[in-house]
Amino acid sequence: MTQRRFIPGLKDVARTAGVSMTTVSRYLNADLVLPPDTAQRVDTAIRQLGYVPNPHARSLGRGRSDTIGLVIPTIANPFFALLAAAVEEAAEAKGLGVLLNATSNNASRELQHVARMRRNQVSGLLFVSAHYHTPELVQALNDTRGLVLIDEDIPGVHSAKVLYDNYRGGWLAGEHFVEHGHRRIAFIGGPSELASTRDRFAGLRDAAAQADAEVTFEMYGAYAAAHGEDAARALLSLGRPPTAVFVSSGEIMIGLLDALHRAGVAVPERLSLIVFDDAGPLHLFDPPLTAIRQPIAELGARAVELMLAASHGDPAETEVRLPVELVKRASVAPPASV
Amino acid sequence: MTQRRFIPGLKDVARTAGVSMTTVSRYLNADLVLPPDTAQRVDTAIRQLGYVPNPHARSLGRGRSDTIGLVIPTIANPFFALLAAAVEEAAEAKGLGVLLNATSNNASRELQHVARMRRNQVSGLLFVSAHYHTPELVQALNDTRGLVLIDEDIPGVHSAKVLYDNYRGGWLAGEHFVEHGHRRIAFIGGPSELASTRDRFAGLRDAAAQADAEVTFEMYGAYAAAHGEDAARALLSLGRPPTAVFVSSGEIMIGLLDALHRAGVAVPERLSLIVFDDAGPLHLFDPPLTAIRQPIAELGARAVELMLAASHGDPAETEVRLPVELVKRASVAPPASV
DNA sequence: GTGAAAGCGCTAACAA
DNA sequence: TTGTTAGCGCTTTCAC
Repeated sequence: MTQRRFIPGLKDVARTAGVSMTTVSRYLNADLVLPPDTAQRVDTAIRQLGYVPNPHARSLGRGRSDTIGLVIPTIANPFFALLAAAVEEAAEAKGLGVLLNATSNNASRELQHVARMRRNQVSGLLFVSAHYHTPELVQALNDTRGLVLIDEDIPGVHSAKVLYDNYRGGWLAGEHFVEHGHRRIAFIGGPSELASTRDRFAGLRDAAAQADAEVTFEMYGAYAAAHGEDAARALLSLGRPPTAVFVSSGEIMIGLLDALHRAGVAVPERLSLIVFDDAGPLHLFDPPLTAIRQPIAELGARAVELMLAASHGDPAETEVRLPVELVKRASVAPPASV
Repeated sequence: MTQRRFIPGLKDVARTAGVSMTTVSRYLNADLVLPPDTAQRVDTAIRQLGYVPNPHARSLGRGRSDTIGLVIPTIANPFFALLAAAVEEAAEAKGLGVLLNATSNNASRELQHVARMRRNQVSGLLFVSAHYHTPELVQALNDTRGLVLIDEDIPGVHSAKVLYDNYRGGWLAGEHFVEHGHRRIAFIGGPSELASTRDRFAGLRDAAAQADAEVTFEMYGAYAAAHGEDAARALLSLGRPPTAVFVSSGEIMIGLLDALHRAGVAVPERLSLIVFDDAGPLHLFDPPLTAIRQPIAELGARAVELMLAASHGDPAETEVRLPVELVKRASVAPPASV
């Protein structure tokens, strides 16, 4: 019953194969090319014994782990889920594990995770945060090796960054609205202090201005459905409401659309809609939602790539801007009044 | 420039605080209650030095890590994303990290992940797999301490399990269809060899039988949109098609609904629909989808709980069956012919 | 190409 | 209560 399992270690493999630990270790780490017969013996010993390296010992010895940390607000959001999937895949391909950390955009948890990672825990840190950032966080991030900022820039942090072309996203939305004849456009944004929010707004505004249209209503808030519901209420209570709305995220859009449905507002007949972020089955929505699509898989893949470069000593302060595109579906139509 | 950073260790803290390493170590692990002044000195030293424990050394020393492994098919699916979120949250609350592994339901990757975990890597393993299982996998899982099977049972594996009441889910769907007057019902299932698939079917069939209705069409396949599209094609080519369809997962449903839309089939007028799995914003779909809801957050939380119990030596072969419920929306209506 | 031995930073007997 | 010390299993100089 109390059968104490024998766990083979490197030295067991070495003894069985008739070589030293060093040889086995270096062979396993491809530090060394072994004569065919020696290699053979080692391989056999490993198989016979069922040897599996102990990752902790390995990590302790070399001072880093083959794991990367992924810090995101929440995995429950399709955008981040897709991002995590891409990161996981890219990491797996490089033989790296992914340590997942959800922060709920909570500053102290972010700080805590970064601190833990920073030590030795991971060989790289992929960080996404969508709120105002304290100097402490900025400081901690700047002290972190192998850091890559994803999706949202953080002013003052000097690291590799993989971001989207938010301005262009706003512009595409504005252009599309304008082409359909809209003149009064609303912007329902995320937190107003974020660069991404401002960029999306700026793109929208500039595209509108090109065609004598304008953004007549702006509202900012958290990336949450509740914010979308609030926005819907505000929008509907306006004396002269806009005819088109650009929503800055999927979460917000869900709340907004929900409230619009409940209020019996016809989309796109009475209100046209474009959402930034094409995660989730938006094509099955009522109506199918026109969206700004971000290449999420590429975001994750590039991030892992840059992380590897950054942790390999390359102090590249690279900033990558990924392009976005407009996916036309059925939530935009000419305004009723035209 | 080449500033070599001094990294404080436990012994630095000990020296600074004027105590021994043991004292600090045990204090930090709450193994020990220190006199207020001593505790004070230690705390101060830690803060001054900016000491952060090295988790690798810790793990190596104690033979286990404060990390749990989560092995799922893919994080890109909302169901698993929500599950991962729940697990992450529960783990975080217990001070545990989550190591994420996506397998794409690939047997060899599953085996590989389990092997790595098994060694020492994690203190518990949460495992989800939705396909036929090889004896090797079953063997490996049975050799794993702190294992909890989630969502899908694997015959022959003796461990704690947290599953849903799939039969009841099928029954609720069947009952709902029957109440609306449906007599010919279709079942679009996942892989036919899975217990969950069979249970959902059995529930549906039995509920139908109670009311002189029957399941006139069955089709099985992967949990993928493509399977749903195939199913839609098959359904539409039937001479005397069913009037209601119970779909076994969200992924399948997405493909099915997409194909149905393209074919111009009115839902629910011509075909009523219920989907097992209420992840994602199904209430915004066209039409809002009636669904069997599974308590995903509870699934994750219970799994972590059981894992902790299992790894604390408690060889509990507990099996938890979580209840499901019917969420009525607008995708079920009486059949046209009635 | 190969081996001996000194750590990596912490935990946990075992003493004191 | 507190300190001493021997590992945990692997990596990595540095000789041979």
